[in-house]
Amino acid sequence: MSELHLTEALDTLKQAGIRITPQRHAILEYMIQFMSHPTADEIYKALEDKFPNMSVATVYNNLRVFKDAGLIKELNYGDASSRFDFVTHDHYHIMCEDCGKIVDFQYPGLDEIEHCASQVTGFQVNSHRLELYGTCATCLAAKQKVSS
Amino acid sequence: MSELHLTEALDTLKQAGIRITPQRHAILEYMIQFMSHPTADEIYKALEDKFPNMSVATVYNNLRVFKDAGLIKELNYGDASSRFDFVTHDHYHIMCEDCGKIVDFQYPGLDEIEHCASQVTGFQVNSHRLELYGTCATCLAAKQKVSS
DNA sequence: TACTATTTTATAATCGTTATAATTAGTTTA
DNA sequence: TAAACTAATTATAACGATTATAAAATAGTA
Repeated sequence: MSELHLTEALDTLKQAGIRITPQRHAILEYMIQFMSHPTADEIYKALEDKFPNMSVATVYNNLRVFKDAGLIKELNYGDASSRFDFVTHDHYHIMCEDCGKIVDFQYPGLDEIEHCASQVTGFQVNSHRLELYGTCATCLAAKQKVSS
Repeated sequence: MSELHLTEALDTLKQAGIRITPQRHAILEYMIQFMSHPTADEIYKALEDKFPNMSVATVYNNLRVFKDAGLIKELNYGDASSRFDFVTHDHYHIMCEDCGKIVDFQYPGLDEIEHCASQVTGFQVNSHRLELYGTCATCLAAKQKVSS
């Protein structure tokens, strides 16, 4: 099924007249395979073996290309660097403030808030972004252990 | 009423044992008076006349102090630098993707989603962040004018 | 296979933010 | 009120993420 995502993604690029280079292929493959939320640098390091000569700029450039093509989303939390998320279906993120882990979850029906905000502010609303913050089960357990 | 906010803010600092310096006073005053969502640099530039010798580091340091004290929130959108928002009551932000304007709006009752996510993910949820994106009325009008 | 525009690479530059160390200034206590 | 202590400010340099640049390489097409 990740194979399918990859094929679709490559197709999207082709449709848009964007060339498929080995680097682009590898970056997409990586993002789809791990479905994590990597930083540009993490991607860069992960592909170091395969592409010893790849430039960081290539990673950044292509992440932007993918973003413009709607294949990935850019997430920026408070910390230094942006994270990137391969777009599959609509979902939100919850992040552990202790260990930084990001978990996906779904919650349908927030279109209502877009409508509401549109009424109040006069904006034409295009999209929204929702993120939750807390402590994951693992870190919770670890804390309890320490304090007891 | 902004006077009251300032008094309260100064009081919070005093309670927390944080010194009230002229620079801190001025930064708070600025944030409360304009109730905009300035970047650190905007604050720095705005207070240049009053404090010709103030360092950028002072602005950053104090924004962090205020943030730790719960007086302000840090917002980071896709663009380069963080914006800061004086905390009054809970509200969300809607941002115009054309001109960058940020407008506040209220929408109560998103605690439900926190609860839901907690169930699904096993996280202890502390907070959430919601932002909307779109086009403000002014930019909408401008667009319509051009295309007609 | 050859062509051409796009992409990659390597490098340097930029920009926001933070660390450092010396100086200055609030606050506390005598 | 003045000395003393500690925290805050300043000036500067460093840092890290990201982007700009120009030359070299390459994907896609005729």
